[in-house]
Amino acid sequence: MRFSEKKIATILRQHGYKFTPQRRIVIQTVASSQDHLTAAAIYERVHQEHPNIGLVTIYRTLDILAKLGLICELHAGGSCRSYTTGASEHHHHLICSNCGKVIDFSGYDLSQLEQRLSLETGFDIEDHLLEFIGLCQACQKEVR
Amino acid sequence: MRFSEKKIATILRQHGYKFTPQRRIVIQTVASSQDHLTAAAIYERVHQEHPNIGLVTIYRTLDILAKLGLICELHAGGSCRSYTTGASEHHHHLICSNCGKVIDFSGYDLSQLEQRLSLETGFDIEDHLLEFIGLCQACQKEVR
DNA sequence: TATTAAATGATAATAATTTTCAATTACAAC
DNA sequence: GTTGTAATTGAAAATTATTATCATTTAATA
Repeated sequence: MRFSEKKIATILRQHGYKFTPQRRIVIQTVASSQDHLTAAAIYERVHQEHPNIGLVTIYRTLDILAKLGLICELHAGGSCRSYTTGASEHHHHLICSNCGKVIDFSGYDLSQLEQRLSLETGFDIEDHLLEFIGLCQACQKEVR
Repeated sequence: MRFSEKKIATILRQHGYKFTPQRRIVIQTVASSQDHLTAAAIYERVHQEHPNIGLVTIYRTLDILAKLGLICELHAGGSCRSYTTGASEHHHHLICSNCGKVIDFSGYDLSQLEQRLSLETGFDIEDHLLEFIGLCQACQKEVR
């Protein structure tokens, strides 16, 4: 993952947030998986070891981490967000519309387009989202 | 808008869907606005003139139209989809994270990247989503 | 015009997320 | 190290967004 735990703690504090044990655990959980996890999935995992940590705390922590850019938020087709630190360098997604599998890819640069848009519209662009949606190989067979 | 009402009716029928008065009204409503509208917003507008059309019908119609590519679905930050026919040519979005304003832009071609990803991963890519998130000019002032 | 599969509206159900609030806790200042 | 304070927590309830169910109606072919 891109940021050490210590670094994350510092960034949190710099923004007036506390670095609580609960938050540490959420961060570790997200970091320990390669996949994108939904809040519910993270909760499940956390809950096994720490049954007293509530789902709401998960939501709140993910919100903050995403806002600070420490984890990456994905808005796949449905109405459910998921999160990863994975290779938390900036990357993009390829999502299977059937099984929900996510493949990350990077190395595609959008900064020129971003600059153009910024100039044309006066927007202060903070982030972007590039996602391709399709069928993974396994699901291509399954669906026919 | 890109498709005439007649064309849409034909496409619906070709896919085994009926072209009902309710659907016609939903289509007209979406087409009559430049903005991206949520299902709820569309319902509100429809409801004024046609109080007997239910929200569920709106959802169902939007689903079908989006599936057939007749309208464009947007997954902005929150957990809420919105729809537009606007300049229903393929386009991308610039979204204000504060007020939700959406600016469409087009003329950016991703087909080469799409082809590369398709080859590399074996995915059958059906669609993509490119969204920039930031603050519009008005909100930049407001936020500070 | 009759037939039939698809669509509708109402209601209920589910899913995802947010709010509220009293109790607790991290951490900066002393 | 103690302390004060603002931030955080967990539980429960509330909202929001969306989907399923089902009896009734209707569009579109034959």
